Amino acid sequence: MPQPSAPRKSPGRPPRISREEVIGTARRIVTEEGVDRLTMRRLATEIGSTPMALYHHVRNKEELLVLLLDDYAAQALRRPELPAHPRRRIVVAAAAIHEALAACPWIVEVLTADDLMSTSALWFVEQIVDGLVECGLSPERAVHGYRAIWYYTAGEIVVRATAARRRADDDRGTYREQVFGDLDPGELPRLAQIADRWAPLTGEDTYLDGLRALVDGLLAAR
Amino acid sequence: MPQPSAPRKSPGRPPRISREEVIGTARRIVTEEGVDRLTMRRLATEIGSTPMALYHHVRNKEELLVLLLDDYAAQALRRPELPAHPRRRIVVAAAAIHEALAACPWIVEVLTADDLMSTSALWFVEQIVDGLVECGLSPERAVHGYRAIWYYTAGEIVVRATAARRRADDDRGTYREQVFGDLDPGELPRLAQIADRWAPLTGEDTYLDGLRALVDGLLAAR
DNA sequence: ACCTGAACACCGTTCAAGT
DNA sequence: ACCTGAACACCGTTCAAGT
Repeated sequence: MPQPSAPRKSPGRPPRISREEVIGTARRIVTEEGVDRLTMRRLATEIGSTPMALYHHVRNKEELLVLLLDDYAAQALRRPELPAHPRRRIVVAAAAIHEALAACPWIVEVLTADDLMSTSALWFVEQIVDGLVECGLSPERAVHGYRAIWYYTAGEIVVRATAARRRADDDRGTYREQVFGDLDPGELPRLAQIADRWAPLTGEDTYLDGLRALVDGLLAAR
Repeated sequence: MPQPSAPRKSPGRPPRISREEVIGTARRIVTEEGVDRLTMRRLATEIGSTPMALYHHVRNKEELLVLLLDDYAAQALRRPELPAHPRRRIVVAAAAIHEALAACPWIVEVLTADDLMSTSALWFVEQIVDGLVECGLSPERAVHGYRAIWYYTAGEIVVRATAARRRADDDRGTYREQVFGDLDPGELPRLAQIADRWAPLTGEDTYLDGLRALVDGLLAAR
């Protein structure tokens, strides 16, 4: 899809702005001010042009966001050295994707795309699928296993990001405290029991623990 | 938060519309036409009033959406009979939440709220946490385990829903086929190997398999 | 207390025309 | 081929006034 408009024999007006400039400026707005502030109009004025000029370089806003995701992935997903041990390799590859996404809060709105977030991520997908196969899973089960890992990873990112946004917006924290304060220990004993520790426990980053558990479970012959 | 405006001594003008009517009409629009079509203006004309009248019954659109989620959860989350066996109980409770959410595609935009999607879901959370504790986890690890399950579940819903939306919008399928057709078997052998089976494999519903694997992994002492 | 009208400050996108 | 101006069909929300 990131198909750089092939410069034919240039039988027309020379371009004043390029697709790269559009994406680059969009990236700046998005990293500096958040994805909400990225509008076609804003982008156009920032670039010194008109909204409609943009539509000559991207099909619409949706495509612009996907291009932005590809752009980020290509830059952020540097391939790490992977352990030889397949189970560890799976964990490290998934954690690398997770880390890149977690470092980039604006990505959430676009992220939730599909099983493959970007062609740049394919190498990581390969590592995970290969690790699962090496551990004895059939190719089919390995693909399903990869998807389970992706659900878990994307879910962690999305839930965490929107929770953070809500927290910034208004006092939802107060709401939660209220709910957990009013718990009936007769009906919901476990929750009542750990009600006062819920917030700090929830704040802890346990992505890796859950990932390891999931991978363990996927590899356990059942 | 769903605090029905307590009717005091009614020392003013009698209300023409109620919060219930606002939520009910919003629910109808959202289930019939999708969440995108729910606008404050649309809702107002549907209800035979003006946009600003709504702001007397809900703080803003964000709150309206949260109320809508609560409303749906209260209605859709009927408590099932749970197995006595704790591990099975965890799976059934999580699957019940998942089923309710999956049946309701509009929920995705709101869903990604926090660890507790709604007070109506607390009973299910209790069942999951309790099951994990009964299986030998400490309360702290049980909370973390519940969160891992929630990440996985929310991720499955979000990824699947947006994938479906994209598919409806345009021919992203074509894009994926193109990517998987161009794979270099030297660099990405596993993916090349199952490239032609990727689409059907991805279409299969393996939520329960992944859930069981995750729960197994969480329960395995490590 | 509850509702209305008019306005503010925006959106994404299309269409027809210009160079 | 690339860009512009003007317009279409909308948004959420605030403010001041009415009953």
